[in-house]
Amino acid sequence: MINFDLENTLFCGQSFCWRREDENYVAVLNNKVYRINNNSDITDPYLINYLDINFNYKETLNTIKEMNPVLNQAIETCNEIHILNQDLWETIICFILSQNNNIKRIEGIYDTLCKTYGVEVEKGYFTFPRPEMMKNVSEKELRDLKVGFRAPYIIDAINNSDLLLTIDTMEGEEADIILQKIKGIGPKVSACIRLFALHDLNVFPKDVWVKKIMKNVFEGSDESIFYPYAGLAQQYLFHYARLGYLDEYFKN
DNA sequence: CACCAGGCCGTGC
DNA sequence: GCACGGCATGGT
Repeated sequence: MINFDLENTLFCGQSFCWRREDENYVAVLNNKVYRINNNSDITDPYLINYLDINFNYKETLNTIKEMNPVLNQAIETCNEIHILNQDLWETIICFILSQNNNIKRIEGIYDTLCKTYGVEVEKGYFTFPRPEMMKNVSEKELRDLKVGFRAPYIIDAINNSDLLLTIDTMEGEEADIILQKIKGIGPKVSACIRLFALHDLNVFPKDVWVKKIMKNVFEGSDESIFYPYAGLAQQYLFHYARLGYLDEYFKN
């Protein structure tokens, strides 16, 4: 049995690989097709790590609830959201794709990349392509797949994939330095990669939603009010706002 | 038609 | 250092 909020965890904007299929959630991870639902027993070691099963979210959430009433409401409404341990390369490409884009279209491009360059591990189910599988891809080819102006950014990431994948053991801002050498990776994309792949729960990605939240709800304070779990707090606020619960604050 | 979406780059000051 | 326009595409 799943004892946290699987729906909100998989569809709060941190990952782009999960789809609904009958009563299951489905994704291709670790070269396998995973199908899970709220009644699943998670015993697969990859999934235990991916879903961050062993971290004590209940205690942590009880702590950060005290920080602020709006954050408290977000946690009460969204229940227990886990920050996933996602594949580094996949996360890099997905969040390069995310810039000036929307989640539905990011998911569409994700599927296209898998279908075009990935490996079919089960009929109709493709892996997300490793950098080696995209070594000879041209910018025009990517533009034909509708990635738009992000095409050269992806090429740059592919060409520097050896360097990029060395950051998986790095602490904090070291990783930022390397990541932001890539064209198309700035502070926000870099923060998402650190939060969703390197699991730094204190980094605070500032997208258009979070900027709006900080300005209108927290009246210009910065993320230090959520330390040392700013990233986790951020994910609740982002999702809560996108669900429409903060609309009254945004009426100006 | 306009404006927006999990931004960033290049240019100009 | 900061402000600004441009950027591909699809949705509202």
